[in-house]
Amino acid sequence: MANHMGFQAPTHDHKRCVSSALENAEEKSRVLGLRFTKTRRKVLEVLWQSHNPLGAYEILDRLQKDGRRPAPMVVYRALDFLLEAGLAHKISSCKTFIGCSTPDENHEAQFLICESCGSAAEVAGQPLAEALEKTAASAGFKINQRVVEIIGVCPNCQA
Amino acid sequence: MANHMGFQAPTHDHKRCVSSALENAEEKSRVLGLRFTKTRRKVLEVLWQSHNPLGAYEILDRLQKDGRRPAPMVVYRALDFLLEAGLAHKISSCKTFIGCSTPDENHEAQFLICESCGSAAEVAGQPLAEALEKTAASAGFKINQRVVEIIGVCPNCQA
DNA sequence: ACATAAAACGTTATGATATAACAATACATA
DNA sequence: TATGTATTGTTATATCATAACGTTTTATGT
Repeated sequence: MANHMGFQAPTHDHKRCVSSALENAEEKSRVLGLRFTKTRRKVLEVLWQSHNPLGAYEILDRLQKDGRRPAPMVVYRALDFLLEAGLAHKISSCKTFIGCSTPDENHEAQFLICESCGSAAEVAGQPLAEALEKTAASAGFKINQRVVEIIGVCPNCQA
Repeated sequence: MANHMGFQAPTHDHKRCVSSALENAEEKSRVLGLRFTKTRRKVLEVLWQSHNPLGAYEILDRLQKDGRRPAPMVVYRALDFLLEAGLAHKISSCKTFIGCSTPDENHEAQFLICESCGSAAEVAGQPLAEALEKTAASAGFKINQRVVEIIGVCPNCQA
């Protein structure tokens, strides 16, 4: 599988990321009986143009190059679908969206976000999830959803 | 100290939360040579009307009751100051703001947010911070800032 | 006390993000 | 092919946030 956690080397074969992401999406949709329509596919494609999360209006800009600029609703609706289906994630602190790199697992996303190059990487949730669980438990809190967004400098930009 | 981590019992003496928060803010500003002006104080007071985070325009609504409605800039500027001074925090995923319950420590805030009653509580960052540090380190990532917002049901609402 | 510079404020305008509502179309399936 | 449901297209509008600029307040040196 081409998609995986952590930051990609600048030299990685990005086409494989894209094709594998789209194939995964097709497959997941097929299995779950979801409708992976043209618009939804296009939006996911745009999200996968890079490993940088995009704002909804940036997505619109990029769709435009490929025809007439759709209304914002079009993108937000497609995003709703992708989020719901676990094919993309929202990064709240940046008001951006990114393709999910591990859509086959049923996970909550936790992100490392580089201030320098803008790229973002999903990280393994397990150890974090445990720490969160412990913290919550000690406050008597029942967790439904986690937002974990770590901002800093990625390995590529440190070098 | 009246302010502390975790969810408050519905019966707690909230006036003490407010007065202690405002006193802490005065003191911290004095020590650091910051200007805790009238507007900034009012906004912090409004934030402390409850333990529920408020949107910027909700804050405006509440300031209005106490005179003429200020322009949004007024509130956003005061919030900038309060965030900068560590007297308040932003909760990105809800686009809201909340008074900091432990402004004397130099900490990053991590929140439990109740979907049922809307209240939010800061939680001790140390164990979480360690888990985050570990996760980041293993990806070669240098952390500058953390956004941790756990959504679920608080102990009061479970009962 | 007065001049000066920096910080804060008031105000207007505008940018950026997101959703409501409803008519038209495509799709699944009986 | 009829029917209900999901999706799309479109217009309008709500919500969140900042730019820019002139005025006022405040801290500080003289």
